[in-house]
Amino acid sequence: MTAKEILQDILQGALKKANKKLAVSPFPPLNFEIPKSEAHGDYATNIALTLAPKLKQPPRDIATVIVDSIEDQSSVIDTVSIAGPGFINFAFKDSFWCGRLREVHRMGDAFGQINLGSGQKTQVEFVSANPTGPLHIGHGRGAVLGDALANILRFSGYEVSKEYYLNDVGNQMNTLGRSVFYRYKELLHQPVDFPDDYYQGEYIYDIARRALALYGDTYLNADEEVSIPVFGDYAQKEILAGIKKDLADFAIRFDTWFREKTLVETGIVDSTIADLRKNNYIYEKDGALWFAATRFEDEKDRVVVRQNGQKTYFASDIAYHKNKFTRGFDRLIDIWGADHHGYIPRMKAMVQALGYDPERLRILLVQIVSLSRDGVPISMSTRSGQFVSLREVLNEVGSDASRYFFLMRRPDSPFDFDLELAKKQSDENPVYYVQYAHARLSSILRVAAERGIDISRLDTADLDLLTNPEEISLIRKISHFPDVIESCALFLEPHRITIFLQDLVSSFHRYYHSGKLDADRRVLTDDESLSRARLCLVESLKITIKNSLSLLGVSAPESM
RNA sequence: GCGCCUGUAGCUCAGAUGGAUAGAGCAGCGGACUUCUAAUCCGCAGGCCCCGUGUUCGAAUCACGGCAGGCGCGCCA
Repeated sequence: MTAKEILQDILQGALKKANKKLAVSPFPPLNFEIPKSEAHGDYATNIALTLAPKLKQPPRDIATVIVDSIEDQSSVIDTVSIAGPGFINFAFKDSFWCGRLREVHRMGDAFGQINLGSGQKTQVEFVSANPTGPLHIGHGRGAVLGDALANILRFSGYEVSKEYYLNDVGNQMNTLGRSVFYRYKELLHQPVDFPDDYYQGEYIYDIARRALALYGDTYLNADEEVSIPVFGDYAQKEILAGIKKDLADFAIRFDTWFREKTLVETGIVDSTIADLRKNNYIYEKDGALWFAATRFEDEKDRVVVRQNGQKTYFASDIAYHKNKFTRGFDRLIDIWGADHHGYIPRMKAMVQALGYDPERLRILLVQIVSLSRDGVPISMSTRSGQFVSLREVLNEVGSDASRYFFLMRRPDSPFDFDLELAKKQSDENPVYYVQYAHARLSSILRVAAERGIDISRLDTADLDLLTNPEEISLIRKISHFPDVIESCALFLEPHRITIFLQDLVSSFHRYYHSGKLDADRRVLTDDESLSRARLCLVESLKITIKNSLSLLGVSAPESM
């Protein structure tokens, strides 16, 4: 039970009792917020304010009735006050907070876990970049968001699966094969006319060189019908290996790599189309097959099979999402680049046509990352081959810093990533601020052990010795961690963790520094029981930071 | 033209489903370590929350109308 839940229980009881007088039905939901100012207590509720219009009574009067009904049986509340227009502010006793600290310490790696999801099966599909070229920086943002979000949901009690959808069929695979084959011919000094709509990137030459080393000139004069697929398959394999390597170095692992090919080959795409056709959601017009998206919220009907008989990617998407549901996922989260936002209505329509509640599919858009170097914008396009790869960013900036950088921002907000700036500021990157705190905490524990203090069972320390306001304030902040996780999971916004971390860590650095000015305020003092109590706080801080960073996929170093 | 996203300090961005005095980092200026890590801390300065109207006890947050930037609007992916 979190501190907030404990308070919720107490207040629910009070509201039930108070409602005998107030007689409100239905009762509005009870919300707690953490006040900006600590002077306003630990938690506050505006319940009296929301009730006022219904009851046509002054909010402060209603608040009084509620407050009078509060029964604090286990005696954890220090003060309850009615403030401002009618807020009810609560503050727990210091002894309560000290008890929470013991809880935190005992929970360790599990601290922060909640049961919001109660085992609901959720799939997060992200990155899903086409295997036609290396990942670029924009993929990186989606990758980090999806990974962190999946971690958070798992921590919140959902059963989560991370999935990468691989578009390994269709025209682009053919184009890829051609692109590599042409470069291969070029390397063998055959004149080629390399079309503009082939993949232009330098990486195509790299693959062609490796293909040349492997095959020699075997395919130089072979029939293109034979050679193109060979080069296509080879290129795809190479590129996919590169993508996997990039992701691995970015601390991202997928549970499932789902190939579009499996949908096509097992006939699921055809059978899904046939089913929808039976229900008249798909019809024929102008020699093509159309999905009747306008029967839902979309503005146009959408082609699923073209006049030339080729299926569109949307056809596969339908089959793929049906497949996801039949695999038993309660909830699907797709993460896309914002440039695909126009596809959302047809996706929602498709889910409905398949007979599922559209609410079960959430599509999160991550805004485009624009890149610049020394303030000069870099235009990017996979086709033209002009882009900054995720690999380059990883090599220049590093995984921890890049991940944290991405995760500090709301997915909705556009992000201008200046490579030179990111490098230049790498010393001052906020991620080091947080990691440094973790290293500092680790160092204190090391020194304590060196001085012969038993740090193995700090949860048995006499925590009532923690009486400095800064210490209680730190415990309070630590205790908010589960609330932060809850809001991240509810809003699907991992960046809230970085904001929490910044605040928590800043308080710790200040607390630590006060020990430099005043020896009595150091963690390690002459008084061993006091030291052990403070060490319990230190270790709990360390646990909280480590759990946070681990959800973000950022390392928590023992020393720096 | 229509749709989606964004607009908050010089810069990069937070702001808890409408709450109390709008915050942080960077950049700028001035300070702080003999002892647990100075990748740290403290102070100063910096604001028409894009504009307007509305909704109500209360708006950076919600609604409507503008303005500016980004991205979409294919039988491409």
